[in-house]
Parts: sequence; structure tokens; C-alpha cells
Amino acid sequence: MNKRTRNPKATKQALLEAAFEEMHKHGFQGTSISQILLRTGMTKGALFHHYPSKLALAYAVLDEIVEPMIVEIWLIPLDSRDDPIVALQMMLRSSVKRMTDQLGRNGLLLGCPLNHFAQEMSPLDEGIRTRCNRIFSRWQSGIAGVLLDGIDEGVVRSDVDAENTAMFLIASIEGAISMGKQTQRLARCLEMLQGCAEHLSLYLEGLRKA
Amino acid sequence: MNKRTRNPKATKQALLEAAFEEMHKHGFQGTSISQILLRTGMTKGALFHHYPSKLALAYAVLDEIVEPMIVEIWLIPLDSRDDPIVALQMMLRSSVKRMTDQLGRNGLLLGCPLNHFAQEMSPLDEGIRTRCNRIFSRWQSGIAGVLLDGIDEGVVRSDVDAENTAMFLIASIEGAISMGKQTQRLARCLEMLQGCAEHLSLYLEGLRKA
DNA sequence: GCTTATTCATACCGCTTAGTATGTAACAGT
DNA sequence: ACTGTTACATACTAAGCGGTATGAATAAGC
Repeated sequence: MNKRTRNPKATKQALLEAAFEEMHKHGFQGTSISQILLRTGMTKGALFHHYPSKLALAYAVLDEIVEPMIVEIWLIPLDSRDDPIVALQMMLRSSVKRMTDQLGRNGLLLGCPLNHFAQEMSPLDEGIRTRCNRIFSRWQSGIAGVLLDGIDEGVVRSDVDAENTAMFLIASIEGAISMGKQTQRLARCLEMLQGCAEHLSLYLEGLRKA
Repeated sequence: MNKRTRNPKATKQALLEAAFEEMHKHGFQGTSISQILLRTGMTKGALFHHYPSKLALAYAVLDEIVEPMIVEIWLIPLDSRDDPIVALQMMLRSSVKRMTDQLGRNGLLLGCPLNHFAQEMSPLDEGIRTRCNRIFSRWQSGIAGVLLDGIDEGVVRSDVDAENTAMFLIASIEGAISMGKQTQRLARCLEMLQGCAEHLSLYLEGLRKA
């Protein structure tokens, strides 16, 4: 049966998701419009009706897929009302699982889409850069907030620079994901993520008020 | 006047260096042969005489430029005969300076070329992946060696997993460079590198035998 | 029921891409 | 001085790229 009924929202969403997957694997520059169309079975008319350019499509991918994904994986788990340091440690443990759930085994080996976009395009396109920057800032603020709570509650040493520490945690996480991706082997990848999580847990423990 | 004398080695080297700079900025896929030729003033005949394909050129860039650069910046500074933990801490401090020296201010904002290649191409080309992997392994072994020396000398706790810890250090460093690159602002970039170095120095201190 | 706007499908366009084929000048060996 | 090889330069090709122009079918508004 031919799909006679139109569904513009579904069309747009399908294009968006296909674009995300293609760009996650091949990068922005390595992604071709034709490949997205092949994957979705759509045509150029559909795509360029909903998105004026390839760049606009990438912006939408960042706004509507990557940012919510980062929030879901790395920020939501912070909401537990545990001891702030325990909350961060739990987040480290749970997020690997969330990553595999969200991205699938295959997606895990493609690394963090946010970092991929940022690495490839930060020096090349201001629109992508500002979007990546906004997401990173949001992530950083979320973690810094937990640390500040910890300081208020007297759990975390008061000389800890929350923003700076949050940046360090994110950098380490992203670095571990990158190195895991580099191996292109699931076992090694998980090993690195887990190893990094343990080191950071240890580091977090060191932030406790004596 | 006209360059009548030939110098094939210099030609090859010039192409290699131009390819490195282009790929460092635009990535492998985003780099066009024509741009390399424009930059060097060479022609296609020259390039394809020395390198059979774009991919082969990238391999040469990794083998002959990126790997020596990583060794120069991150491994050579480990050779000091200090206390192993101090050596690692010194390395962290000195390497930022080495990076700016080696890459220049502009190059610093382009991040780590090794990580860039790995991020973009690991899932796409086996030849690039194995090369990146070899470089990362070499880097990791270098750091792990220092830690193992530390254990032998009784300076580092004997329960420290050297390889795993080395991986964590590299991941954090690469992550910090990535996040610095993302900002595209020199001041913020240096701030992140320095911040990361301090956190890692603190972490290293925690590995000391009590 | 008629009109207008939306949502696509098809065909096309100019440009760039990596790579090749061919020819020629420079060098090396003898 | 002659010969064969190396090192290029020029011109070209086929394919793929992002994007556009046009038209038709569907849906929405009145």
C-alpha cells in the first residue's frame, strides 16, 4: 500500500534522525544528503522543503537530538537526592549503561556525537560551535550545581572550584569515550569507560570535607 | 629565478606539511587535494607522483608528522630523572608550553591532530585507526613505564594499575584539549589545559605511597 | 466546492572532487 | 654524449556534491 496520507511532522523527524545517525558516523562534512535520502526513502524535495540547507539540518540535529540526549544521559541522573558526591559517582556508573541504551552497541563505538560535532566543526562554523558550546555549558553547570550544593551542605571542601572541577570531569569523560571509540572494540571501550569512572570516583572522594 | 633545480625530498616534505595543516584544520574528509596544491604551489602531477592517493597521504602525515609530534611533546619530557610522580607533574606543566611552541597559537585552537584523526576516521578507515592506535599505545606505554618505575622505587603505591592510570591521564588530557578547542578562544583554552593539569597533579599526588 | 497553501517528487544545474593519461623536462648512470 | 629513470606539469574524466526550479498531489480554510 502506498503511503497516501501525508505526515509532515513524521517526515521531518525521520529526516532528522537519519541525519543524526549519518553525521554521527561520518561527521558533518562526510555526510551526504543523498545518503540521508537513501536511508529514509525520501527525496530531495522533501528534505529541502523542511530544511533550507545541510547546515540548517545539522543545527536541528544538535538542538533537537544531541542536546536532549546529553541531558538525558548526563544530567537527569544527577537529580537523585543522595549525598552530592555519591550522586556524581552514581552518575558515572549509570551513564555507561544509559549510553548503550540510547546509542546501541554500534552507536557506542561511534563515540559522543556532541564531541564529534565540536571537534570537527568548531573551527569551521560558528553556528555549530555556539550550539556545542551551549550544550557543554549546560552540562558543566549541572555538575557544578551539584558540587555547589555539596559545599553548601558541608559535604564538599569549600576550596573546591566547582566550575573548574566540573570541566575536568567532563573532559575526562569525553576523553575516555574518545579513546574507547578509537579502539573500535566494544570490550576495550567499556573497559576504558569503566576505568575512567573509577579514577574519577576516587578523585571525587578526595573532594570530601575531612 | 625559476626553480630549475629539482628537489624531490623537499617537494614531498612540503606536500606532507601542507597536508598536515589542512587536515588538522578541516579533517581528512574536509581536506581537498586542490587546497593542498594551492597552498604549496605544486600541481597534481607532483602530488600523485609522491603519494598514490589521498589516504596514503594521510597515512604519511600520521607516521611522519603526528607520531613524532606526540613523542616530542608528551614523551620526551618524561625522560627527566626526577621522582616519577614529579616527572609526570612536570610533564603536564611543560607540555602546554610545548604545544603552543609546536603548533603555534592558531594550531592550539585546532586541538590535538591525533585525536582529530582518531575521532573522525576510526570507524571509517582501518589504516588510520591502526596508526592512531599505535600512537596512543606508545603514549600510554611511556606513561605507564614511569608509573611502573615509581612502583619499583617505592614512590608509587603498588596497587596502582599503571596501564589503566596512564589511559586515564591521556583521556583527561585529550578531553581538556578538546574542550579548549571547542571554545575557540585562546584564553579559555589555556585555562582549561591548566585547570586539567592541576587536577591531574592533585590526582597523581594521591598515588604516592603513604 | 472552491481556493490557497503545504508537502512533497522529478529533473536538472554548476561546481568540486579524487584520480588518470599523457607529455616533457631534468637528472643519474655509463 | 647517450640512455633510461625520476619528477613533475597540463588536460582531462567520471562521479558525486549541495542546491534549485518546476510541477503535481494533498491538505486546509472559507
